Amino acid sequence: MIKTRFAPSPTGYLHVGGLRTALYCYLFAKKSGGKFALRIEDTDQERFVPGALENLIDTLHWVGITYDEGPIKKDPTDKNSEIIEKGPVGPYIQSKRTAIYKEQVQKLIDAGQAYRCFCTKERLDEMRERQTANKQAPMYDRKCLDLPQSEVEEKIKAGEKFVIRQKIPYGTLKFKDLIRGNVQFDGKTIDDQVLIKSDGFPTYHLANVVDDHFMEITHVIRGEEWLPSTPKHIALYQAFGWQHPEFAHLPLLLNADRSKLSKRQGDVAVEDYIKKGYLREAIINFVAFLGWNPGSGEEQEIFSLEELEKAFSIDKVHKSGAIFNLEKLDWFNWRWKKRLFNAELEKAAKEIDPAVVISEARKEQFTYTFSDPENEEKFFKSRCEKLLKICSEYLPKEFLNDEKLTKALITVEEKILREPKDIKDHISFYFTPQEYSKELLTHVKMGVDLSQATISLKSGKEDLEKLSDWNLKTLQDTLMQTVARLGVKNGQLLWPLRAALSGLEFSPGVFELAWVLGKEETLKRLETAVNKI
RNA sequence: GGUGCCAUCGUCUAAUGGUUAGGACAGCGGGUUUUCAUCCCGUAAACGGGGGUUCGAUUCCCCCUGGCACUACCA
Repeated sequence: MIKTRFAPSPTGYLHVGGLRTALYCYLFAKKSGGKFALRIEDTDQERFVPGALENLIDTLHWVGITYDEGPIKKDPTDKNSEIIEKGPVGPYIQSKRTAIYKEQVQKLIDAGQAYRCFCTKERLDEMRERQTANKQAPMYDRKCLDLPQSEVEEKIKAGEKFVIRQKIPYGTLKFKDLIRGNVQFDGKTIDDQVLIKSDGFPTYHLANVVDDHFMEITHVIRGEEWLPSTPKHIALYQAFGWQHPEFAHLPLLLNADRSKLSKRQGDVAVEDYIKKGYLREAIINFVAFLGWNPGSGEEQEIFSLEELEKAFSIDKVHKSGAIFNLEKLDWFNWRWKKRLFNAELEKAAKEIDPAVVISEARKEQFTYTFSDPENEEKFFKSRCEKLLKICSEYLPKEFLNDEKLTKALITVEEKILREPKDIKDHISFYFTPQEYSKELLTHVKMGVDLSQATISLKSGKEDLEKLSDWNLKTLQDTLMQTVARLGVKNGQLLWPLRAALSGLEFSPGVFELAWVLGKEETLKRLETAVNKI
């Protein structure tokens, strides 16, 4: 039975690199029908951050990565829910396991594989300084390795602080990495690692190895920054007489300058991206493709978590680091927004009318044909409601009471999907006419000067006045007839009308504008424009 | 300094002992019954260098170079 684990230290937030590690661990376990555990590595008392664990659990829950074992919230939907532990080999929080580490490390001491070290920080600092000055690798000089037992006992009795160090064996330490193949280190180049700190807490190295062993982890999948310390872990497994798990060291996530992804150069917390409005699907999809892809010429890039579970394979994971490129994230996000919104519309359409005909007019843009105009009306309403739900919090109250709103939202659907919080900028002109200069009504490239604009505005107004059935289709037909009547290019008529109705350089098209504004307001705005010239 | 890892378009990447080295993002150009956007089409853009092995290397091996990580009583 395969079992992986994600073992973050609770630093306050979930790092996007951590998210990817968690994702790969999750996918690897899922793929093989194994188990996935969450373990909290909180052995550094100085770095305790209140609320960090809760945050971590919430974020993992939000993105949809579930685990079989580890700390969970009794009620995942409740922010303040109590944290309980799930699984047979807990506790899964290292600070609750200190007795286990002490017991295990004693075995190492008894076997001569670890020793107490009484060296002070000052001595250590001085030693390293000297070594560096002499162009030597800074390493512990094993001063306390062969301290006589009597002296050790004396020092302990005198209350001297000590740490417990691992005695790294001379000789080759090698292992096979699932991603990098055979890797080996010379034991002589590896420092005698501290296993137990003077505060009695274990270091990462000890806790990690002991826990992975007792939690029966079969595959350790973690970031590449751990590669250099893996031989220490191998040595530890050997010292304990345990079989070590398989290792897979993931390529790093990088800043634009190819250094390890860091806070200084942008947002690294998953919650930062949540706050910015990125979808979980997009974040997962993007992060999954940083350092992995399905290969074999597969060109699909949009994958849901379920699809990833099927497609994932650890031997397709890359060796070299990947730059965390926001532009691509934006693209994934956009794709997912459209996909999800379309899925919602489809569901709504089928609920209203099971016989609805849905056809893809162009990529990810569908037309819904209902047999009954009543159904069409219902669908229209439902569509507006969905849009409203996305952006209502960003709308001024007076807009909500205006009957123009539903139509207005439909005309800026794409903008809402893109950036809901900018919605006000896109529709306020419907409610409050914009101030604009008469030059806006002209367009050199389209051949619209002020006199042409006047003709266009007057003619358009004239024809629209006669129109009684005011809808998108009739508006379009009418104005295209006006174009024909005047013998001008589309833009020569349509540009000034659009500008007059919106008062903006960029806006939805004229037909939609007129449709939303209604006959009275449309004619009024055209009149205003004519008078302006 | 030491140890280790890595190396295909600007970025994410595919494929291959013989290919016009493919896709996506970003860029640029054009089109989409008016503008921005969307969408569509097109375009430019890569095998770090040197040795081998081979009939033939981007692909396999070695060296160099470059980049990165680690080098704490942090993880």
